[in-house]
Amino acid sequence: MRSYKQYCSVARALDVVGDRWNLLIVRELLLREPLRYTDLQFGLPGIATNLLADRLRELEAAGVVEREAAPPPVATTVFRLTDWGKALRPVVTELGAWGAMLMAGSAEGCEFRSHWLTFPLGNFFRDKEPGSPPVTIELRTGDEPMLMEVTEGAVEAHAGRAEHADLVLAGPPRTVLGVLVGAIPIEEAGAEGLTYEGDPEVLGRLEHLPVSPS
Amino acid sequence: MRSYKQYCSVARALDVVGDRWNLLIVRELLLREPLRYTDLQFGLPGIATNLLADRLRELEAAGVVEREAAPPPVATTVFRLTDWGKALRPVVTELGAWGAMLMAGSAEGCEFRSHWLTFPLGNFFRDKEPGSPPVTIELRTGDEPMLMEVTEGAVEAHAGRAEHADLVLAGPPRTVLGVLVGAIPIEEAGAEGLTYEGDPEVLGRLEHLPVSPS
DNA sequence: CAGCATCCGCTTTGATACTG
DNA sequence: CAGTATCAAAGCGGATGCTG
Repeated sequence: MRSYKQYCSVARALDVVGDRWNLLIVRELLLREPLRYTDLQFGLPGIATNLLADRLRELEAAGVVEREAAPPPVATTVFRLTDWGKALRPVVTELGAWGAMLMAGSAEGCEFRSHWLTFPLGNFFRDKEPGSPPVTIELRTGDEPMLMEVTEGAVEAHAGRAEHADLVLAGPPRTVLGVLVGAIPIEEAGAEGLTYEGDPEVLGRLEHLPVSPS
Repeated sequence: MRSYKQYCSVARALDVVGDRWNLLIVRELLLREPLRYTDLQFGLPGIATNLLADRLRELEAAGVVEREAAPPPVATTVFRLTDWGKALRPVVTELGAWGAMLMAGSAEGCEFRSHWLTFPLGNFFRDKEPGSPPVTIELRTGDEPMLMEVTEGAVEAHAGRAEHADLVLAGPPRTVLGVLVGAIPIEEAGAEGLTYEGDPEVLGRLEHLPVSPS
């Protein structure tokens, strides 16, 4: 990207990460460091391969990303964020919070990856009953199952499958998310493709933090 | 901008504000609402006039910006942020914080506007001695004088000139900023174009919050 | 003058094909 | 797996012209 040539920290930040795709590359690395080139491609559907290569070079030159030759037996290059790159987490988090209300719109024609959920699930949910025993919710939507662990006031999300989940939600991403935030009552969600097993009452444990406008 | 077509709140946010210039337009409106078209042009040196018109239309259509016909005697259109647009403040603030360390680089060939300072001055400084009487610092750099009011633990910055400032700093933006953050001792700053009147001791009142890597 | 619209050359992006 | 190479299309920047 051409520099804005403004002596302003916002403009200078955008000189580095304001280019198309750059903040999404950072999102991927924040979620699942370290990543191989092909993992990045999978998490960034729509990016042209030459662009990904260009961007990684630029971000490396700027000191946001590091390239590392992974030792055998893997024997491949992996990409990580530098410390400065990791400091972009609040930027990506705030952008995600601001864009949260856009998730209510249609997901028609959009790609989806399960691991994108770790950001919103971990940041914008709380456990309403910190004293109660932990609860596990398994989400089956997208390319891999995800787990939400509701424990001691907080919510943690990561990829994985549970031995015994208290609730399993399966269906299209928009419906699963709608049920979690309480926008779609679980009894009515069947019409939008949701199926579930387990105890729907555990959804009462989730508190969804307000989204903008704040 | 083309949509990323990803069902992810970060990607959807960037579909709206990820275009070149968009977040800088938001920066201007966060700093000095409401603004006329020509005021925006002045605060966004380098933008092509057709692009500014395009972007304002797009941001208006997306619900980020509002256009208002100002009543006589002004009789012109002014632009504001909607409530949702104002909710971008944390995004711009975090970007500015992340880019802060880039301000140490050369300002050669860069444009500068005094009001851009209100963001960093207000957000990344604190008053070290909340109990002491208020202190006023006048900054003469860029297109208009700015005032820093150091009061009761906080720092406020805005355009203006003081009746009687405790300290007046004049010089190139990079030098003035360097002196404020403590990177350049005020005695050595003369070599970089700084002149001052008043009591340099008041700089001791300023605490500069740490910048990334955090 | 404020607030654009048009035109034009250049750069960036996207899609696909190909390579060590 | 981790990229290059190629090329068409879209976006951007700069200049200029129009309209109330």
